[in-house]
Amino acid sequence: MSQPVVRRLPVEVVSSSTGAIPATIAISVVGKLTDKPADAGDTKRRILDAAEELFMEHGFEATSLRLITTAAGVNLAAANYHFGSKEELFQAVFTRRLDPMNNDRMALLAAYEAAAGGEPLTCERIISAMFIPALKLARDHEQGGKNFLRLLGRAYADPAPFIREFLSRQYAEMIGRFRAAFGEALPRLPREEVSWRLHFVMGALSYTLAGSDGLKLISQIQPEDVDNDELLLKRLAPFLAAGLRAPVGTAQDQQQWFSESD
Amino acid sequence: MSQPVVRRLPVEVVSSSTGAIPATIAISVVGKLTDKPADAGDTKRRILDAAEELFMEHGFEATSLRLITTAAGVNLAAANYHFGSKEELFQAVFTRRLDPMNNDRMALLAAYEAAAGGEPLTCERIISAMFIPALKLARDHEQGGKNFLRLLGRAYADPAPFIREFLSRQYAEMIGRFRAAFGEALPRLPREEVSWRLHFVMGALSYTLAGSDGLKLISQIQPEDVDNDELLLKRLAPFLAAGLRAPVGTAQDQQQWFSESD
DNA sequence: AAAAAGTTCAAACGAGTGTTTGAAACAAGC
DNA sequence: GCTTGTTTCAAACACTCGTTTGAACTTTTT
Repeated sequence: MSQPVVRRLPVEVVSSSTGAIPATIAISVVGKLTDKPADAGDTKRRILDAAEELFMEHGFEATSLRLITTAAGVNLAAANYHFGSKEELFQAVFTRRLDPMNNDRMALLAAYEAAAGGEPLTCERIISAMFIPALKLARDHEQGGKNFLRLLGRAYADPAPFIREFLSRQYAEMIGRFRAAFGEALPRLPREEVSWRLHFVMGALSYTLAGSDGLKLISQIQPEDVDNDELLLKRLAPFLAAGLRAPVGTAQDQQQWFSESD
Repeated sequence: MSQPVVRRLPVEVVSSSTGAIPATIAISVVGKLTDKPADAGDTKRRILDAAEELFMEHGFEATSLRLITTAAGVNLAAANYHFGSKEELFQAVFTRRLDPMNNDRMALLAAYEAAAGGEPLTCERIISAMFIPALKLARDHEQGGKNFLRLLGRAYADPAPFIREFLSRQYAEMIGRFRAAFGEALPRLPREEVSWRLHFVMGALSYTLAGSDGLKLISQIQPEDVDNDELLLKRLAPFLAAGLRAPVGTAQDQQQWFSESD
């Protein structure tokens, strides 16, 4: 490949201690991930960026370390040197963005609760505390953030045990806080039903963020709306809020629903 | 492994043309999939059964043909001989059960519409036309059916292009029929909104059927309920029906929801 | 009974995998 | 300047992967 065109310049000139971010950074921003080395010292970040995109695109098993390191323009061994193993690299991709996002979610929920002064929050308010940090992530890092949300949605459905256990740990605290909030917002709903509906909400959110391209086309959704995460979540939120407030189906209701006879 | 303990008996004795199913079959029913050869002629079915379970458990990429054929008690080359390639085997696992299920769904919807005699159906009726065939599948083949539903839910989120294109083709007709039905059931809802909400319904259904074990535990759901698909869908259906009937969020609503200020 | 078609088998093929290694290149401390 | 400690590099290691092959076996047809 055309990888090591200019491997390493004599950099004595640039060694001025705390330098303003050098030109190499700008180059690495302009060029796509699949391009040249650019060697700005931040090999770890380059690997994480490439891994984020490629794991999203092909999944964990189908993405090789050679593919990642080539796309990042670094040596193959760098991945194991910096992260230890492929699994640890995968987890590092998540913790980099998932931890801040979930902390944002809990902080926003706490701010809403403080502002409400003891009054229970509305479902819409709680849902927005889950969505806004995701939206922020989707917008902040213009490309990387969106990729990460799609990766996250897909990881939810991944059967690999280490992925499931890892996500469970990452989400445990946040889920607990939001279940409590929904429980107070819906005092007449049995606690068990609250757990189920929170599960449905998380599922719909992650599934929607995963962006199943092909199935969207089938649903006759406008192509220009497919990648508009803000619009997407604004359509999903009313749907979920109404579902959360739905009356619990009685035994007779269910009997009626599921009887095949008219 | 303990695979070929007795490879092939001198079978001249048994060559009595159409033999009653030999004892080896009984063994293969008693023993789990991971057991002995049993060679009952139905190599294809044995491979499909093992593939269904293992694809569900480990995903497409992480499941090797050697794992499948060993579990099925057949020779490695049998997979390629009967199905051509690993991808075609994967698709065969789906078509075996997905085609009948989707046909059942459309037939049930048509029966409901005929019984209603021109009147539009309720959302609950349409949802039950989607759910009942899935429930039937979960119950009919006691183990295989449930495995397949979980496999299906996970395949929805798989990034592999050939899986996405395959599922798009499999679902195209059914989705079209149900979108039309929901459009008539919700005449005041804009058509574009109907498409989105159908997308949400499909997502919630497949995600729920995928059964994300670890995350369920986090949600504090009773362990004995986790594998009860009937109970699960009876909780999901009211949630979705209410979401489908939710009023479309106005611009002001959304502004209010997503403003961080109180 | 002979021939044809269908199926199973052990063995191998070439390619790709995650990971390790030891030397080379670099940066920082004294 | 020399010596640490860190990072990069090409090459290799030990495997596993999906697929193919050609001979042996079974079943069906003639």
